[in-house]
Amino acid sequence: MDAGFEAHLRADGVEFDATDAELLRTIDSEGSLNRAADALGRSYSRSLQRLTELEEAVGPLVARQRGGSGGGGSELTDEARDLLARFQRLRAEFTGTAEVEETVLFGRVVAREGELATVETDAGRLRALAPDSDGAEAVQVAVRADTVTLHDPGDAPAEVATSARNRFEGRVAAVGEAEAVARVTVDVGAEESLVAIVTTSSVEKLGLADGTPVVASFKATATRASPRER
Amino acid sequence: MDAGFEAHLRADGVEFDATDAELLRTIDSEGSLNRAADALGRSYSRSLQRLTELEEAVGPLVARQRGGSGGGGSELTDEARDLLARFQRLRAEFTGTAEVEETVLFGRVVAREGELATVETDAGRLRALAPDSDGAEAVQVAVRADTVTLHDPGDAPAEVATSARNRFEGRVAAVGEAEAVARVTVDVGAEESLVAIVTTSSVEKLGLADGTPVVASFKATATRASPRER
DNA sequence: GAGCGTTGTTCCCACATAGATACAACCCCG
DNA sequence: CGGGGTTGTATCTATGTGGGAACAACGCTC
Repeated sequence: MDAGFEAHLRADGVEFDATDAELLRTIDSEGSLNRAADALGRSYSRSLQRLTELEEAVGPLVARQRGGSGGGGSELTDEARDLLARFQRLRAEFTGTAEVEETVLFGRVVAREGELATVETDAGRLRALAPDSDGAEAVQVAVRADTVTLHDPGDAPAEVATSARNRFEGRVAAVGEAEAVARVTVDVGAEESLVAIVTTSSVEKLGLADGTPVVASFKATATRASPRER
Repeated sequence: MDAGFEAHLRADGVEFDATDAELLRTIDSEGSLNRAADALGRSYSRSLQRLTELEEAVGPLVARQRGGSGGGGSELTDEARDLLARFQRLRAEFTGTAEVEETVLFGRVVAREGELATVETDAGRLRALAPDSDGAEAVQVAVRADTVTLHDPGDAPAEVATSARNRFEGRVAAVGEAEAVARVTVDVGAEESLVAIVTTSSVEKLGLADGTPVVASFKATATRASPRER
């Protein structure tokens, strides 16, 4: 059971999605909307219709010429390339959040200041963004493994000297190394242990192994609380 | 033009999405599939059909009783509540990535080790995950503003003592404070300045103002490179 | 000027999704 | 023992999305 998504960029009511990006990219490589459509196994009429819908919303995307050498052809505008680049970044970020592991902590909101909440969990207090959980007391806090930074306790920054508001002391419980990225679980004295994804070079530099004392920190603005079901 | 998404959890070919979550939640509050369906303005037949599809894939979600006091009724199983909780966390994370600002840096891959790439940008070298940009030299790197941690330069951790591989020295260019969260732009000597989202209490503690020297750091595993269009 | 392969336009059809309706089965309760 | 409101089941219909085909318009090239 794994997470998935469909990303889109919305402008003026229409949503530019992955199939639209595919269409634009294929027009770019084929040089014509006609060839792009049947390279993708789509109908020409639908492809043109979709393209004009998009252009009505976001402006010119494809410079189309009918007639001329070879009968004509189509070429992407600079705006189309920018759009594709932005969509690709969006996709990359989404796949990251879809695939990254997270540690889930359950707790209660004890204070709230704007969309920033202070949550009491069995691992201790932490601060997290709680945008839509308005008024909910019982919350679940998800800590993305790629947002957790590990520090050498001897050289960890003082609490006032960094903008990482959440800080837990603990010991390494396990290190699982892959090619360039390692999964480190840190026992922070709670039922659930904190998972951090770090580079293998960080594992070396910090000398991480089972039992190594570490300080784990993560930013409040990178942590999200949502209402707990039931 | 803003980013959007449709999240889902896939199991055994079927995708549990937002409308499914809405259905389950309404069954929970209404006590019956029948009332849930027309509270949502959906047809009963389709709702039941969808529910059985989901249950074939993920197991029992709703304990349904036909006949009995009040004619019967339906109740969520614990598995359904877990599923809802997980979906809500997923949604929260996705909305975070959809809404967060990011700094885009363009550069070239100069080294690669597994999915970890070293990228040369005009702001300097940085390390980022580059999963799908296989072999691409020209890349764009997106740095999420909520993953950037700011440090007091006098008390910034030594480079070897933290797992945050990317570190830039700079000066605060602007501070925009909202209710509990502030947007800090940091000039790191590049064309594009780095944007960080931090809490307003961090702004106070670090004494951030225009011109304040800071160290900005972010993890390689929280940064993603994708191929550059063209 | 004819040929050619485009873009643009129009109309029809296939298919999947979901609403509408009818009806059987069920079982507590008064 | 019947009423009531539910869960199941079957069938028909509306609707939206996209494919297919036909044809006009276009402009470079030979």
